[in-house]
Amino acid sequence: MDSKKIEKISRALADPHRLRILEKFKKKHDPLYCSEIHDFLDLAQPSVSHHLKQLVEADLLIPEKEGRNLKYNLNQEVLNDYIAFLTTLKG
Amino acid sequence: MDSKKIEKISRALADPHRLRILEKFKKKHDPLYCSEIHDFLDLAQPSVSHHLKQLVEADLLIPEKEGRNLKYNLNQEVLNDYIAFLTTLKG
DNA sequence: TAGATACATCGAAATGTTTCGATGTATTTT
DNA sequence: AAAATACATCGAAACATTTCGATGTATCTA
Repeated sequence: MDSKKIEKISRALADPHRLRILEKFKKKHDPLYCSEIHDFLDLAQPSVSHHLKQLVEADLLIPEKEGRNLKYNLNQEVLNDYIAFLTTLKG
Repeated sequence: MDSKKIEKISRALADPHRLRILEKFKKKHDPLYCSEIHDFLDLAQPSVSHHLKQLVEADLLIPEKEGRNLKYNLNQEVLNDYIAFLTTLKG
């Protein structure tokens, strides 16, 4: 995982709303729907869309279209790679 | 480790210069001096000072005064806590 | 096919970050 | 004590991010 990618993931994690989204996956192991995320975040719909875009572009979430709905899964692999990078920092 | 702290650490990691600083610790297990960091970063001195401040405020670096010099150590403990948080995200 | 629903994009305001020259403060050297 | 060295802070310019109303696009329903 290169430096630009680490930077992008870090930036994606540097926001309270986006952290709340990711933490939902801790409790709920299944995919989350865009509308569910809109429900628990106190933000307008375009803002939710913006945050989800950051997470998808950082590859932390994997989007899947389902009719007119959008479903997200946590990308465990990228999270593992990110953790692996941080582990190497320790020397 | 609370959400605000995770956010602050993430933000500290979301910059190429700051990542370069941290990666230096990978190669060099000893502390790094402020002047050394200034030497390998292509930035003016106030900018270096700014970046080091972000890293110290995120508790990723521990500063230690040594006469008129400033020495930094990597805070492995905070890094471990951050990694632990990310690990819990995976469920 | 007309209307409704789900999400994306645009554009602009507000806010935050990065950068550096100028200057300040503490410490060491001469 | 004066000059030099190391780092911090200030202030302002440039740039990026966040936010949301308005509007666009795709899909479903009636």
